[in-house]
Amino acid sequence: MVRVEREGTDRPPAGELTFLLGMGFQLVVAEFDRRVAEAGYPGLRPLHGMAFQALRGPGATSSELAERLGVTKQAAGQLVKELEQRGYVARRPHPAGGRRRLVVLTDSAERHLEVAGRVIAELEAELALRTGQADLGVLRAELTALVHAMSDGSPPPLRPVW
Amino acid sequence: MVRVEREGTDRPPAGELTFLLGMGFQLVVAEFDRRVAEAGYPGLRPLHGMAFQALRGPGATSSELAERLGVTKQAAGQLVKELEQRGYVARRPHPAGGRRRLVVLTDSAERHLEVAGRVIAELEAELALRTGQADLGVLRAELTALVHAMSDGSPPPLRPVW
DNA sequence: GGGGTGAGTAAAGCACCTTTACTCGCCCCG
DNA sequence: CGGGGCGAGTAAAGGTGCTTTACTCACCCC
Repeated sequence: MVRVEREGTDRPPAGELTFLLGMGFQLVVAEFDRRVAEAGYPGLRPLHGMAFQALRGPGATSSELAERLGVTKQAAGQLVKELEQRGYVARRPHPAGGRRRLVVLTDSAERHLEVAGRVIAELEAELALRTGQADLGVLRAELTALVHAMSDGSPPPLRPVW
Repeated sequence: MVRVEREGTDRPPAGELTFLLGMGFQLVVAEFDRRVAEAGYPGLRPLHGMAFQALRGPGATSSELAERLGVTKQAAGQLVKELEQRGYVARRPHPAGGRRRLVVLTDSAERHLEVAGRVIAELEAELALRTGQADLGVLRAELTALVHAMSDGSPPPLRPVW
């Protein structure tokens, strides 16, 4: 990592793309998590939200969830057990049989998805205002190009970073 | 979190700013770490590079390092002990006396900083090419505005995210 | 010279994940 | 129709990296 030359009144590195990405992501995620917790979901971390996303619609088996989250199936199974105890998912017999169990979202989890969606939309709208952009379309487009350039093909599962 | 409407051949969410930030950061950091390891520094995680950054120049005490990294002083002390054993930092008596010990970088760490700086510059140059941008100035500017809008004042320490 | 302050250290605890090793339902081929 | 084996799921132990709690000790300062 390299510290770039100072420019004007810039205090910290503040020119390094990698640092900027990290700080931006961290700030946005932290604020998102804070607001979701405040809206009635304390103790639900972003990873839980990712799991809800992965289980939307028809649901999935624990192993499918593991693959989508990029963790081992044991970790996914533990996550499912915890979410089941808290009433966010239910396990039903899988139509394909075998040892499979289908994990589906409860209404409670669906409500959380709605709240989280509203929170993140509000947050991004505020950011658009504060940065003076009409929307954040330019940033989105640039980031999309970046992600596409680095992962050409399928984007990676979103996991905790270092 | 909300899944956005499909557009063309887009497969995943791919419109959510938060997701894009996370994926971008994760991809860049992972590739950076991979290349640095390949360049002769296996087992040095990005956090170690952050510590080197924080210790550049006059060095710092363990407690100062802890504050800059956003961890407890115990965690920083443990990190220093590990880096000392591996020859990347040295501990010298602190001019201000007291129980303080000044942690400074060795030549080995300075060389790592040079390598890491070169690696990240190359990586960003390749990204600029692949995304078709002359440089990534637009993205940098947008991200700088975003970070500034969310942290007005001092940027946060860069820590593992969720 | 005795208490306060703050750096550093030690030990235990904890969150979260992986690795290793198994159980067991079903397919399928002989 | 029976047994091998594939793959989902589970169980238990291990490991990493951090925090919390609790202390030691050097110096300042009245």
